[in-house]
Amino acid sequence: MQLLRQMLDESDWWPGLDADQQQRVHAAIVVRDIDAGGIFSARGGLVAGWLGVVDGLVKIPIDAPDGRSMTLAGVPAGGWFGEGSVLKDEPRRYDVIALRDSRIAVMPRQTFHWLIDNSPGFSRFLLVQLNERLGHFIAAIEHQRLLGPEGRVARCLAQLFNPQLYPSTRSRLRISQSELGLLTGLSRQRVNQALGRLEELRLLETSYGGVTVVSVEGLDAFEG
DNA sequence: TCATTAAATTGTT
DNA sequence: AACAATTTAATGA
Repeated sequence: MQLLRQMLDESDWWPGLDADQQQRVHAAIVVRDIDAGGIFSARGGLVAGWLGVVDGLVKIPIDAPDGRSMTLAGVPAGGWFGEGSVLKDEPRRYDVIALRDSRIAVMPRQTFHWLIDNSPGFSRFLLVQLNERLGHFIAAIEHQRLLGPEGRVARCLAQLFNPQLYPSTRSRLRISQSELGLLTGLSRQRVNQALGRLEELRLLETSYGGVTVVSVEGLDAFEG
């Protein structure tokens, strides 16, 4: 996935817009390229709009008072996020960091609200997305302390494959083990071991530069 | 198209 | 954290 147009075509809410709406939205969106490790929008900065990952992979971390860093979410290509900050019309509370060279689409807040007012399908999409995200964070809190390394890797992958949030993610996800480490807060070596164990359980298959999910359900239900 | 080289990623200690 | 092995990407003949 490289082009904005392609990403829009794969977004669930896009086909529901008429030609004029599509043209207007497409023209309003600005695309920015971010180098690996780069910060897209600093915490407290102005919210430019709703953000979509055209290409690459980003994470949304939060710093704890004791200095440790924890990842709230990882967003693969095809995913839209940041609707919470746009809806509340407040400064974004979290940094957005590119895990590898990424291309971010910015839908201006004005356009975002215009879509809510003019497209029932878009509003419906937002409701579903917000609901999915709520479940995501509840699960994250629930599992943070309960799961071991294997479990955290499993959940992380299951989240990246959430078809509701990220519909265009295919069974094979391009993500290196070190990137998974950044998402889960584990060392690359530990991720490597965890992946090996999950592969033994036939929940996924590892390959160079990525993993192929065999059973999303199995990963999501993994406990240990 | 093929061979060579560099870079990225993985597996292991 | 460091190292070697493997895979991919890039380059040029």
